[in-house]
Amino acid sequence: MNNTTLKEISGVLGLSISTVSRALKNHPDISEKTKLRVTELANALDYEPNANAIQLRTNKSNLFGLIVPSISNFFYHSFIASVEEESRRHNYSLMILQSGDDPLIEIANLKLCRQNRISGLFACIATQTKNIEPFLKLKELDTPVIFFDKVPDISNCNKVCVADEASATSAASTILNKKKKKVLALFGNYNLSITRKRLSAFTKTIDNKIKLSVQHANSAEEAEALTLEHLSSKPDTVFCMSDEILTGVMKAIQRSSLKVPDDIAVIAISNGFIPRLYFPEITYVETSGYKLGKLAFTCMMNSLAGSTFIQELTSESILVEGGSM
Amino acid sequence: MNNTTLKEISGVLGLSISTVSRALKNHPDISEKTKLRVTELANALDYEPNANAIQLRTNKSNLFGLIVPSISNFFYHSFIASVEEESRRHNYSLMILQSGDDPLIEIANLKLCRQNRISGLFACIATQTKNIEPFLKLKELDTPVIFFDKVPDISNCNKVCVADEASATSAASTILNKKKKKVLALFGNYNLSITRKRLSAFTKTIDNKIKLSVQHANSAEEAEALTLEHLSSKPDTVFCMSDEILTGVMKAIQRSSLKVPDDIAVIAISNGFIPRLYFPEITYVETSGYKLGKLAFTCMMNSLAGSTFIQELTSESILVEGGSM
DNA sequence: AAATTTACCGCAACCGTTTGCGGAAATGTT
DNA sequence: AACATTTCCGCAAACGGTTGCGGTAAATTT
Repeated sequence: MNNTTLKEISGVLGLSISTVSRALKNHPDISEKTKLRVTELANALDYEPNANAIQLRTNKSNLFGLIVPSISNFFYHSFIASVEEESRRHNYSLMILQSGDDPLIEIANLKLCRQNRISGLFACIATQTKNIEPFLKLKELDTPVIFFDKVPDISNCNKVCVADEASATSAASTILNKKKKKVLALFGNYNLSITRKRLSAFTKTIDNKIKLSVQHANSAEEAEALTLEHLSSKPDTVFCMSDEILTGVMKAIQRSSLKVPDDIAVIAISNGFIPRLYFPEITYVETSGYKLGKLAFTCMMNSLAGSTFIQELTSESILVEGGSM
Repeated sequence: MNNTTLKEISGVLGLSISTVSRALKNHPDISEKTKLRVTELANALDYEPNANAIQLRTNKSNLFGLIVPSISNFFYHSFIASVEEESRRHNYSLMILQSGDDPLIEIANLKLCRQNRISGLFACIATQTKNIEPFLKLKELDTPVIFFDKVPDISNCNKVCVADEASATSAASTILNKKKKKVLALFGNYNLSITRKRLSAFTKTIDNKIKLSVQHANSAEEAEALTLEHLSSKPDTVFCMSDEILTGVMKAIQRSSLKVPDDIAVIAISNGFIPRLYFPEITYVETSGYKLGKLAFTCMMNSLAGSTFIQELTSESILVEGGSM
């Protein structure tokens, strides 16, 4: 069976297509009687307008694109959930594409976005993406692009990011406030700008006031191994730059049968899911993908409303106290 | 700036629109010389065909819909990642919609799918969804619907599910094999068919051979509370029907300072992420969202290829031994 | 050189909507 | 009763492509 069209409805009712169209949109030109006849038949036939035709005609797609390295990620999936929610509330659909952190797939995804004439794009660029020309092309076509999390270095684009410096600073000062004396700090890959930002803010705040050992881990496993290794020097606190690091650290602590927070304190930067998995819950500085999503969406709506104002937004970072400090 | 159209290209080159269209599609009617002129200009102008126009004309959308209660879920996001991957590989786009487990939003999402004339739908229905008429309407319109995970009770539809019975049976026999004597088994909401299936298979396998206490929890918090409550009766094993339950149980165990597996053994049904967070890692029966996604996609392609064969597929379930038993 | 075939391209209809404009019938005004 | 309004609706073009069919000029065959 085929989808009902205006033509079919008009045929049955002996009306013109335009009259049916107007009736369904409650146009004042159409009499109430006719409107009733039309809407009733439309309902009976389960009429749903063809979005493609509308988009073609109106040149307005009501479709957002979202490109992300991977959906399966603590941070991203809450970001996505958030954007999807808002999109629906505003009558937009969302086309979600994964780049697999591969610049080539990223290009292919952008192509898809352009072919579908998206109204706007949320993009988290792949780690090795150097050429952002394809993204800028969208801007030329008056399609707003909101970069999030991993953003390009150029200045004339909208970006929303978690507050890397602020969150690391907040974690560091919490450690100082709690009168801790010896910190093991685990960071991710040094090549990532997010790592460098958090690291510099963290060390700057600690400022040699207490003992600090900085380590870099590329995975949860590495974090676990490093923690086990450095636990022998008896730190009183472990700081984890990310959720992935945290999971490795917690495994090491459980393996060593250490009690949190009596034997050792733990603090992390996280979106909040992982820290709540443990008892006591881990104290963390929140970098909410959910909130960042809302922020990104607001930024998008502003751009669509015609604001050419370039925004570089960061979500606020707040300390959530668990029982781990 | 506007997107380039065939008309613009044809205007510049002094050709007709149809010639340009054919040239770009490498149609034999067009001379090599003309093809070259056209493709060169198209590249220079960054031409991307308007998907809406194509879909309107060809009545073929190359778009899949996917409706899920929430993206932010261990299981679903790996399922989604998997389906997205396959879709892209087969030149389909994917529109992902969250229902928030709300039947009303579900209806709205289905409407969106229909308006966008999706080529097929992957659907995990909301917990309280009773009326699946709107889903069947899609089938009437010759749009394949593949239900996954939470599937309706009716028979004439394609379903892919994790092997509920098999996984629960596997967990139960593992418990028996390990000579455990007293099991606390935590299940989810009884109204869910997934719960009932797992429960019946589990109890059937345990078969009163050892002591068994069955409890139902609607959330991680409830699971934690229930576990704490029943820990006093000294079970030697806790079985967790799902990841959510598992997180609650583990918190209770950590809170009680019990040692896994010496004081108490733990086994779960899971896709594997959460169990690996703890030390020792939790033994679990794997229900992979990733694999299920591949399965669902295959089923979709079969349906699109014209197969009216109704399939009820289940992904295999394998035991992954951690150190918790 | 005439007839036939081949190569290449354009015309026009169509997909399902929206919308400016014009027109007939009904109603209201003198 | 003649005119001016208002009410209600249809015509047709447009959005950006695809595609069957037909036509002309060149190439080939007789």
